[in-house]
Amino acid sequence: MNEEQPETTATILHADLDAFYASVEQLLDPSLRGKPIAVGGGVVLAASYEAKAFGVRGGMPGRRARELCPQLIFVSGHFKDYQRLGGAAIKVLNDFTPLVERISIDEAFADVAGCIHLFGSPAEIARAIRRRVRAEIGLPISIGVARTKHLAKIASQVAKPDGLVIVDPDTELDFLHNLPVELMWGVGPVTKARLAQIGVLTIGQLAKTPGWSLERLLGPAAGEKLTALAWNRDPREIKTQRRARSAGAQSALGRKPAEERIIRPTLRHLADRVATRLRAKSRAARTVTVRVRFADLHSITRSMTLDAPISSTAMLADIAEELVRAALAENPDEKVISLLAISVSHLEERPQLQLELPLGLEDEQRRPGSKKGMRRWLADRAVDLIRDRFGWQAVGYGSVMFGMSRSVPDEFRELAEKDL
DNA sequence: TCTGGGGTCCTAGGACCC
DNA sequence: TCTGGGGTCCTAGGACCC
Repeated sequence: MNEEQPETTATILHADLDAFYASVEQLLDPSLRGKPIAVGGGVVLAASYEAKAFGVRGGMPGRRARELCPQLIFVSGHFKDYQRLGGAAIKVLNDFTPLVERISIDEAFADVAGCIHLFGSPAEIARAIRRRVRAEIGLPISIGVARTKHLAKIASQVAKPDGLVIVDPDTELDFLHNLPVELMWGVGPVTKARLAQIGVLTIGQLAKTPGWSLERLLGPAAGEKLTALAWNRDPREIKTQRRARSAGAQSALGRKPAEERIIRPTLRHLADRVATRLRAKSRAARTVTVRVRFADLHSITRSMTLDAPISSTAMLADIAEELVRAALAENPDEKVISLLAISVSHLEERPQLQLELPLGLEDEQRRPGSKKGMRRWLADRAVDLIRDRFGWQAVGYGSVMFGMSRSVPDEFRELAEKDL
């Protein structure tokens, strides 16, 4: 036992359920096993490995997917089961250590340094987790084990499907440097292409590229970060819970005229979704950002930062409308829009008292002394209470509830929402 | 036949203050 | 009158991730 031992041991796990939504569907309906399936319809939300073999990918239009794979089976999602089974898998990790950082519905980091004396080496723990998730939940899960989060994440990607990769600290750079740059966290299509311009294709080549060269190519922050990651210097620790820094909602519209009758109800619906989430967590936001995407899929954003935070649906909707109106006025040639989005940031804590009692309403009044703030507060409160008892659909904005073409079910949206 | 939805972080320019 | 510098906040856009 020498002093450096703890620092040179690989104790970070990255666990990632394989083709999660599709695997759940194959679990629930055995007749789907071994077959190419896609969750969704108009758009592919997830594809099984059998479907991926044909080039089917998430986010792909259903029509395109069918072209690539004529025998593709489309299934509508069992979203409640995704929630339940994803949670169950995380719980298995939690049985070994409280140091679990959930990244999304199907993915988490864990640091097992503190529980080796109880459960054995990280490798043994990883094998036990995989066994249990398979036996108790019925799903395949891949795990990477390494000294840092970044390397553990890469290892789990390499392990897929249904595998385990343990990266020995003594040989971690040999492992890392032979891999292509796009496996790195933060290297997407654009960065990959830029790196290719200077002949950098592997992480090893990236590691040996001078800092100034990367900085010029990718900017100071990205340059420094990628160099550090390429040498497996990743300072990030496991964060068991972190709060969201922003929240938003968007709606793809197909092709719609940029007119009031489309924009108003859509923005009200989006504001309703966002503001309701804020109020449910006793939070309020100071910055409102809208995004308008045009027919050619290029988009613009407009934002406004307020002196005081807001959480009222009507207030958020009004501000969003103003921003969108101004954005459209600046682009008079754009007659067709394909998406509207609202997002809020600069989130602040709103004491529970203000949810219970209409105090501090001056914040949300443009003209102090008007009764608008009070009315809005009462209206939000009433809607929130009714939904608490009878569900989201029980009440809403009339013009919005009908005639909205939902390309994606609301339950699917909820799966992606982070805890405020 | 043009591509869903919810997030994080970075950059660059400008306003404003000291 | 012109000159310099640092820090913070806001805005718009973009890359990336699941």
